[in-house]
Amino acid sequence: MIRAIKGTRDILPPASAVWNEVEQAARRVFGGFNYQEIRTPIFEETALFARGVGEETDIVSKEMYTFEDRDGSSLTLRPENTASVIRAFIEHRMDQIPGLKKLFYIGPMFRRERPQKGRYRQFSQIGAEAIGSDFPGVDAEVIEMVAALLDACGVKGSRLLINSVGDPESRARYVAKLKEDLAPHIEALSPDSQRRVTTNPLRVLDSKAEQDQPIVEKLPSIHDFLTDACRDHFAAVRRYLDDRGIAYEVTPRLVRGLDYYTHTTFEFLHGALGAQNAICGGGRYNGLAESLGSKVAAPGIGFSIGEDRLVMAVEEARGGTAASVLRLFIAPMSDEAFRKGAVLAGAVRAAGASVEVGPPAKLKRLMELANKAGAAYTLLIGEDELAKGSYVLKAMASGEQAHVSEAELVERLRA
RNA sequence: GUGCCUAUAGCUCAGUCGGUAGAGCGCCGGAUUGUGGUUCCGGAUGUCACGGGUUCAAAUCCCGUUAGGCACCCCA
Repeated sequence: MIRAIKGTRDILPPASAVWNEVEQAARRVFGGFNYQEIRTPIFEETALFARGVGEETDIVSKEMYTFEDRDGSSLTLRPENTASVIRAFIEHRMDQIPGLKKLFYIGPMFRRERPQKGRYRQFSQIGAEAIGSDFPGVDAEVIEMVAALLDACGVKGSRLLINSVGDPESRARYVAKLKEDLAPHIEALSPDSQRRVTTNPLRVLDSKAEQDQPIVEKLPSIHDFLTDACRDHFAAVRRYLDDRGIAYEVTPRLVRGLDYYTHTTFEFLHGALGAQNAICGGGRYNGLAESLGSKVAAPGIGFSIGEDRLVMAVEEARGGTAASVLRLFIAPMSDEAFRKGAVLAGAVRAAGASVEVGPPAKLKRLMELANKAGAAYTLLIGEDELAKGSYVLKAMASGEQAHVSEAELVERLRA
């Protein structure tokens, strides 16, 4: 038997309805913030991600689906979408369009990791990018938009973590200091953290290893290394969040895995997602466009929501799946009745209701089908009904029946 | 890449000391010739993941493989 590839999965009904609701909510909420959709290809030149995300990141160094095209060029299934959006921004000279460019996307991403709860090799992200401003008010609005979407989806109890990782110079000084402070304790660190000291010292900060905690606690905060400008930016973001009544936790140890982040970084956490509890991650990336070859500065900020995880949180919040949406099942007792039923179905659908027309069959069988389909109403069409042009409409929950004409039928089922 | 757990009907699972396959739900038919759900009666399901070993005998014990899950790493 051929099965879905490891780390991929089929989204079947009724779960697929939840995905649609989440995506519709995103389009509605983002539209309210004046964001417009961008659709970029799901594969790109490998160099885009290597340069954009960072050669040394785990994503690029070991998680990408990279393959050689027939002409020998190296292509990669996108592991994230920010680099692609910035590429499109540069390619189409969107800097020439007046104002702040506010773009959102919904689509699949690919990373070759070991699957676990909330993590898949093909997963979907809902994200947005605001490009063309380094005004901290944009940072706050972007974060507000995520909070608004979670709210629209009925997801309660998420936590917002924010931090500033400063500009590249501040961060370089901080990383150097971390290496210096960690060097004497290298033997006492966990094996993972020993490796991090050389690969990515910032990662030591959020180590889960018990033995690392005494050492981590004594490390300086990145906030001590921020320039005045960085500090001002971060203070402004917090002030603008306060204005909006958005609760947050300043977390100096919050570091993000992608190289391009500057200044603001943030994360939304949610319980009941398993160990992978981050439902959204984001941050500012003022230098990304230039590192991808833009001749003009294009400071931006964005986020991506793990749609798989958001759907999990929504399902958890509801505690169940949605009920059937079928309004009417038409039960024809003959071929002639079936032909009439199909015509009636068209009229009811035009009024906005969902209709299923059963095959010609015995009434008992049709009633069983109507019940299994979860129909709110069933319309009986037999010899008598055809002769009179008056049909039996039965409300399935109460069992009540009434004789209705075509016009009455349409009116009673109008959505 | 590393560790732990799991694999029996469409689904959720039971299967004792090794003795040759079970339940609930679902599905199909009937009780009911134009009335579903509830109830009652009847029925169909299976390479016990795959391969090997031990044994008179393996779903059960042992080894290997594959697949899945969870956790680490990392991240959404």
